[in-house]
Formats: sequence, structure tokens, C-alpha cells
Amino acid sequence: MNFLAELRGRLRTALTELIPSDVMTDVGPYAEMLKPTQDPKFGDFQANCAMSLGKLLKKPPRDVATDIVARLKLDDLCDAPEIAGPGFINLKLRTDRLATEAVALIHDDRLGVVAVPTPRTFVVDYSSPNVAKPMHVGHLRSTVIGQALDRVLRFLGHRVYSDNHVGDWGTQFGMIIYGYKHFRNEAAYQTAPVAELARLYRLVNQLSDYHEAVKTATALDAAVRLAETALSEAQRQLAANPKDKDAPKAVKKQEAVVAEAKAAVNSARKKREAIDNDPALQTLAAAHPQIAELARQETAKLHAGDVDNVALWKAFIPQCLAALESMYQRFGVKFDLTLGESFYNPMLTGIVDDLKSRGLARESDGATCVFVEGNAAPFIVQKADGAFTYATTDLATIRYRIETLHADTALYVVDARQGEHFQLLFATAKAMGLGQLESRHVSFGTILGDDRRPFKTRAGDTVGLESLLDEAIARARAIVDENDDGKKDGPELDTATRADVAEIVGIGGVIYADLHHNRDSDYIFSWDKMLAKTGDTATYIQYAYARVRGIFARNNIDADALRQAGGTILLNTPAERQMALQLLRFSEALSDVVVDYRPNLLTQYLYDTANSFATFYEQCPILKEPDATVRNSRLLLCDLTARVLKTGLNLLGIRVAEKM
RNA sequence: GCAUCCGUAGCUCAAUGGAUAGAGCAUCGGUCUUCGGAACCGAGGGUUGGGGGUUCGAGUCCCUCCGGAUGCACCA
Repeated sequence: MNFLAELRGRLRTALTELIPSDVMTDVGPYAEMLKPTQDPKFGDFQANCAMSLGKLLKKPPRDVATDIVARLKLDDLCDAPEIAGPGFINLKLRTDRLATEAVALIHDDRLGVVAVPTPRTFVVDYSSPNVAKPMHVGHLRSTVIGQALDRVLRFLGHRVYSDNHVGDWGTQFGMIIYGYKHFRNEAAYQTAPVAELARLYRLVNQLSDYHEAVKTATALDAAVRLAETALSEAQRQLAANPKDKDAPKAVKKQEAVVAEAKAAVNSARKKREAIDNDPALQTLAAAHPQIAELARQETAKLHAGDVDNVALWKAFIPQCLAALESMYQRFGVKFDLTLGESFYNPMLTGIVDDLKSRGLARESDGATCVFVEGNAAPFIVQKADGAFTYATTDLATIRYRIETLHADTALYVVDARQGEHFQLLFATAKAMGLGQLESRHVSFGTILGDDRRPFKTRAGDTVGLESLLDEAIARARAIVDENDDGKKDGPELDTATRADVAEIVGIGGVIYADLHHNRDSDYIFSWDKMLAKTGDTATYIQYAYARVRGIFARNNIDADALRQAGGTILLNTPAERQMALQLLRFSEALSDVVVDYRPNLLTQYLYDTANSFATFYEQCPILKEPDATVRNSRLLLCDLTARVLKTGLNLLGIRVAEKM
């Protein structure tokens, strides 16, 4: 049972009785004001509606509270409600009811989580890397948050399509095709095709950047001089008018412009030097002066259906997808659909025609654009050269999700930086009659390094996801080894088990560290914090699980037999009561996650559960307990704790180990 | 210039318009000759960037200023 939902239902009934329907037709929002307390001294739940209702009904809030309490039928669930302060109604669940509900969990595979009565069809669109490039740390949050939401929605009984909207059709393919045609190392391609394709992509990119850097060198220098002139002018203004409030601001701003211009010059210089210092690259650069333009033409040819390029593309794609798949296996992620950009290609002309015929799109500077009210930037659906953009693809995707998948809600688990794009996308979709799909940008912040700049390797390169996980596992392994070697009765894990535990702890740590932050915030990446044995980490929770399982294993207690044998649960101490209550709130935690798509509410719940367990475990003897009924009750609580922790962690994509 | 997000303990972060703003780390101090130690309990630490406003009640909503991040026409 979800106590919160049940209590709100009861409150709703009472409010409907109390308030005449001509005063208020929907008491729902007031019933929602029943919430868990933040402090146990106020009980388990509190209803906060009497204060605002007092205003509305022109009665003292405490009188309203009294009226509500008189109509609330809660005898079977709660002790007598208490009215406190200005009109808070404090509720405390009956301990005997907690005990019977806890017993009900023992035989419930779903641990008290009732499937939603009206399932919706969700598309969860996440991860979405470019298939031509290896995944990097920039794909971590989308993958991790997306899969957690995916699993939680499913567990709650919704229909879910997880969809990996991969980039398999964009300009990067022109670059790869160009690279393949001119620079391919056939032997390397045969043995490790994806690595070779990635090399070709980087090479073509590097050569294009080189020519661009050479071409723009004078312009970049000029921009610096211009910015410096503007800066000295701003400084002169400041000196002349020290009282001008805006003058210091202008100086600061110009300083930023100068810094930015210099950074651009530096970055261009680095790109030139990389080639200039390498004779082999120099030769290549000289031989391919038009490389950027020619690569673009390869993309255009691919899109136009050129036989050779399409054949190459068809050869590349399965290889690229297989490489991604091995990454997803490490995370335990499975997609129902992998409908990339190329899938929607045949629908794009229709989208643009539709927009034109509805009078929504028009020409501007040669491009076909939708101008959305209140937004200065256009939503470009077709470029001047005739190519479509990701805006067009995204519109086609929405139409497909409505017409073919019959989706009710689409979640886009994508970087916050694309907020404007989604605003324009959703507004345009609505304008063209695709508003029935509830679309939601589930945005998230950036992962930062110690320096508060986006997380990079020491050399300044982006961090590959593969190596990130490898390092997490290696660090976890060192901890596992140290711990196991230090055990009082000698090591207990063999090499294979240690490797297994290291992987579970390492990857779990990475996932948990990401999910336990509010997704809106940027966060600073820290190996030490993520794998710490104490504190709010996956390891701590995984260890709580292993402790429970250890009791059963070491004493040859069979959990299944224990459940089958039944028995009662006794909640005679505060720690036991708190433990049972916490376990019974699992359902509430999962519902909370889905309200605003925030997995951190589940990490918080699991950490609290592990903490409640630590207290219970400390205060309540289990095997030493002489009374067989109490002992059995405590074992049942232990078993339930293990199941909730395991199920909860699994919903976040984190595995558990029986021994650590 | 316009837009979005952020500013909370020394540090890293939570907080669904509710009562005395919470965790973890770090610091300091306790408990335990363990059924089970990668243990547990406690303390100190805050004008929630500043100032206005709405509200019975604001870290949360609105306005404004300060400070930071990000994005803004043919890459996705």
C-alpha cells in the first residue's frame, strides 16, 4: 500500500463532505497538501490544508482543522490525529497496521508497489550518441538518468519505449566517407573497423580544422586587436567618468571579449602547429586543401542516394552500433528502439511541405524557417543548400511517435544547453497539430572537473566512457583487495569474485554519483567521493545489502524458507518501527521520482533505508535474540530490507553483490 | 544585447510553498573484548548572494541588483 496516496484519498473524501460544491468543485489540490513530515516529532504525515482553507472559508484555521479531523475516517490506519500550531493536522500511522502491512510485503514480489491504474505510453529518448565516434563522458548523464527513468516507469506499470535516437546520418558521415576513400588503412579496418573509422573521422576533422585555422588566422588576429581597442576605449571611459555605474561593467565585458578572442587565436594556432610539426600530416594537408567542402559533398551525396556512399554507410552502421552495444552492456542498458536520424530521412520532405502549406514556414536568407512567437532565433527546417536539419528530424520523430507508437508522453533526456531547441521544437510541433504528445525536456547539467571546467583528462582531452568505467573498476578493485586482504579471518573472495565485485562497485559508483545529484545542477566529478565506503554512495548501500545477505549465508538461513514459513513482524522498538515504515515507503519514493523525473529522490530513499537499517542492525540483536518470535520478525525485516535495497538499486541500473 | 539555469555549513551537495533549512566529507568527542565492523552514536558549524514584494507561512513564487555557467541562422 502507498500510505501517502491512501491518506490523500481519505482526506479528499473528508474535504468533499466538508466543503459545499458551490464553494469549491475540486478539492484535489488541498488533498495534495498532505505530505510526509520532515520531523518525526510531528508524526509520519501532516496535512497542511487547513491554513489556506481557513482563509477561503473565512474561519479560523484551527477550527477548519477540527472540522476536517471530525470527518476524517482513519481509525484503521492512524492514531488519533493531532492539531498543532496554526492548524497542522499531524498523523501517525498505527504501529500494528505497519506490522501487518510489512507482513504483506513478504509475499509481494512488487514490494508494495501497486501498478498504476491508468498506464501511459512513454517514449524515453536517451543516450543518443553519434555512432561514428566513441562515447565519452558527455553521454554519461543522459544514459544514466534515462535508463533509471526508463526502469522506474516500467516498474510502475507504464508502457515504455526506450529509444536511442542515434546520430547516424549527419555531417560526420561525410567526413568518414571522405576519410575512408582517401586515408583508409585496410588492414586496420579489417581488424578493428570502428577504431579505424574513428581515426578517419578525427583525421578529416583535424585537416579541415587546419585549413580553417589558416584561412581565418588574419581575421582572428584582427578580432583580437579590435577587441583590445574597444577595451582601452572602455577603460578610458571609466577613467573619464569614474562615477558611471555602467563603466566598470563595460570594461569587464570587454575584457571577456578580449580573452575569448585570444582563446580563439590560441586554439587555431594549436590546430596549425599540430599539422606543421608533423611532416606526414603536412603532406596530407597540402594534398587536401578543399577537404571540408569535399566532405560536405560526400554527406550531400549520401543524402541524395549516391550508390557508393549509401553502400559504405550500410557497411559502417552495423559495426558502429555493435561498438555502442558493448558499452551499453556494461551499463546493463537495453533499448527497445534504435531509431536514428536516418530512419526519419524519408519523412523530412513531408514535414517541410506540411509546414509550408500551413503557412508556418517561410524563406529567410535562403533557408526555410519557422519563426516562433517570442523567439528571435528561427527554427531552421531546411538549410539554404537544401539539406534538412535536426529540427526537421525531431519534428518527424514526434509525428512518428504519435502516429505509429501512439505515445502519450515523450521524455527527452538531453543536456540543458539544448533548452532553446526544445522550446522551439515543442512550440512548432504544437502549431502543426502535433500537440497531443506531451513532450518534456528532462534536462541536466554538466559534469565538471576539480577546476570547475567541464570534466577533461589531464591532457585536456574529453574522457572516453570506456576508460572512465575501466578506471572506476580498477579503483574499486584496489578497495576490494585491500578490504578483503584485511579481513580478520583471512580473505574470503577468490580472484574471479573480486573482479566481479569490483565491476559492480565501480560502475555502480559512477551511476549513483550521477543520479544522486539533482539533475539540474552541474556537479564536480570526484573519484574519491564516488567510491567512498561511507557516506551517501552506492558502495555504502551495496554494503548494507551484503551485510544482510551475510547474516543469512553465514548462518545457513534460507530466505525463501523463512518467507514461506511466515510468522509475524513485531515492531516493539523505535528502530524496528522506523525500519518497517521506511520499507513501506518504497512505493511513495518511486511515485515521487516520476512526478518531475528526478531519480535523486530514489537515491535519497535508498540511502535513508540503508541508514535506518544500520540503526536497526545496531540496536536490535538478531540471532542472539532469545525470543524465537522476535528473532524471526527481525530476520524478516532484514530480508525485506535486502529486497528493497536490491530492487531499488536495480531500478537505478546498479547491481548488488552477495559478498563484498 | 536577448534567453535559460545556478548562487544554501569550511568543501561536495539535498530540501514536494509549511513548523527549529538537512545529509555526506572534513573537524572534534564518544560507543564496541562484534550475531555482522567497508560499524554505530553525538557535537560544533548558516542572516539560504544583497534588497524589495506576494502569502497565515518563502531557500522555493514575483520584481530588482550583484556574481557565475550556458546558449543564441543554416553542426547535431
